[in-house]
Amino acid sequence: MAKEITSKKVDYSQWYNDLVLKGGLADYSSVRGCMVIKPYGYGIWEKMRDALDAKFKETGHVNAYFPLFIPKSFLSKEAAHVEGFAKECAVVTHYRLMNDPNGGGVIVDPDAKLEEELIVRPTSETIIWNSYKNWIQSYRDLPLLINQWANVVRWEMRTRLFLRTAEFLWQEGHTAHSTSQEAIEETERMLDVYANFAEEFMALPVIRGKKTANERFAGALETYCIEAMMQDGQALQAGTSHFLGQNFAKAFDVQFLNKEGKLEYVWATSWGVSTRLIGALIMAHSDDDGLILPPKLAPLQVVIVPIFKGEEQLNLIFEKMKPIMDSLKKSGITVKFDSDDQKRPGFKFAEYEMTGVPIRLAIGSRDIENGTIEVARRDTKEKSSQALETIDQHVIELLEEIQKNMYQKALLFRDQHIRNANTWEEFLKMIEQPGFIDAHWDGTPETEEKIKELTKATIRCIPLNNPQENGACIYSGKPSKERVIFARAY
RNA sequence: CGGGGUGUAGCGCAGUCCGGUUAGCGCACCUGGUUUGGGACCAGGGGGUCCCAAGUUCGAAUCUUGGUACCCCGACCA
Repeated sequence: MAKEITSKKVDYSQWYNDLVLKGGLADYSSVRGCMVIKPYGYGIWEKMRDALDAKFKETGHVNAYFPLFIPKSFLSKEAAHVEGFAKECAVVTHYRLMNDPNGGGVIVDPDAKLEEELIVRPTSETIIWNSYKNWIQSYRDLPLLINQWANVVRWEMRTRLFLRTAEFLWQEGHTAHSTSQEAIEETERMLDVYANFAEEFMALPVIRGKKTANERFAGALETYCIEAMMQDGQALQAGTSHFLGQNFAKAFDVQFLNKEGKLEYVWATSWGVSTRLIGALIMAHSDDDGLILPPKLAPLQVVIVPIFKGEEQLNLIFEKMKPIMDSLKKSGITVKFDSDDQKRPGFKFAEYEMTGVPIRLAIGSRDIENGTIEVARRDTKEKSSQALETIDQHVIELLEEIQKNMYQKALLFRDQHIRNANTWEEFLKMIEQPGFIDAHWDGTPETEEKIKELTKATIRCIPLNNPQENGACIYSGKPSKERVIFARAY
């Protein structure tokens, strides 16, 4: 009818776009590469943000906010960093507009040119470390554990809703430590926070690992990541945590006096996840009928569709449901009673399936007589009739069941799509199939580059706690002592 | 940055090749009524600088030239 979704088998990217647009998550804006996050999509982000923020606070972090603008000179203080980001930045050159003397609206006032251009932050390491210099004098000032919720801008060539937009929302943690060991522990701790969040809340199994040198964050000594598999078998980097060593401390001259009274450069980490996670959520779970949202992140968890003739019946149903709704709300569940009499039940069913509401309850006069209610779960599309009396308890249990089931389903899918390749021929064949490949690699950037060039596959990560085994590099045949994860990625 | 596509009502499109009444269709919207257990129906109604500019012409959504915006696919990146 009005909202047809392209089947994911027919055109996976179109399917994804349809879900985002027709599921009411986001819209295109009139600015290239920038999207409008609509209330429903923002609702998911709010849930993600709240859950993550709680985890950050539990691990001792506090929030702060730094400027959107970064003086251009800051960006050139760390060589690798500027190399990685300079090409894709928006630059502010003027600070005032004026009326066009030729009557063409407003134009940039040529007299309002900035002495030094400002860069719209693509990430905030530089502006933050510039402040840290003033905040850190002694080992007693450390560790400094700060997070910021912000928007950043990266002027990407090619954009995709949620997955890659010119402006996006994220959080970035920036911590300073007195020892290398402590900073590495922090990097690993935050990777764990991300991985647990993905698995518990997003119902998304992830592989924890380290990036190869090629794939490392610009300016980092080590980049840890979580990698998830989408339903087309492609990889999506869902979060990163970087050990920055003393690079930024040296670039911004941030030193502290240790217990022995000696000056030392501080050790740094940074870590972030973005609204890209919403893209991951969509692509990992949804189907051709629309979104499938995990209960823990669904803005609306339960919807009640009354089936009625006339206001009298509607009121009767509402009176029946009122105590149940109150009970659910008391348990922290978001529930909506859809009393719209302009839309028929069938329309509403389709609509709530499109938007991925985990549980739909339908109740009409037939149910009232029998003391029952129809329960439909979005993840499996199963429907059943349940006793009205105990429905609140049933719903609570079912939400948990859906959350678990979604994770299990995604886990099964992923594990079925990770294969070992032992020869180059095998590798070439497998890379054309959806999924990840576990294979030996000789550890050199040259081989990695060559494989990427030939197959478009990149090394997603070297898994943590990776089993050690002797083998030969899939491409060069040189000796290798562990397998790494290869895949095509978003 | 290369290749392709599209700009016509809130959304999706037709009309453009071959210029000619008042620019049309579906959905959505508004009013009234009947409906409501899987995407309702009837009747009436509102809504348009046809992306912009210049040109050709008696006459341009339609032809010419230039511009511009966004989307999709690739390379690059979260």
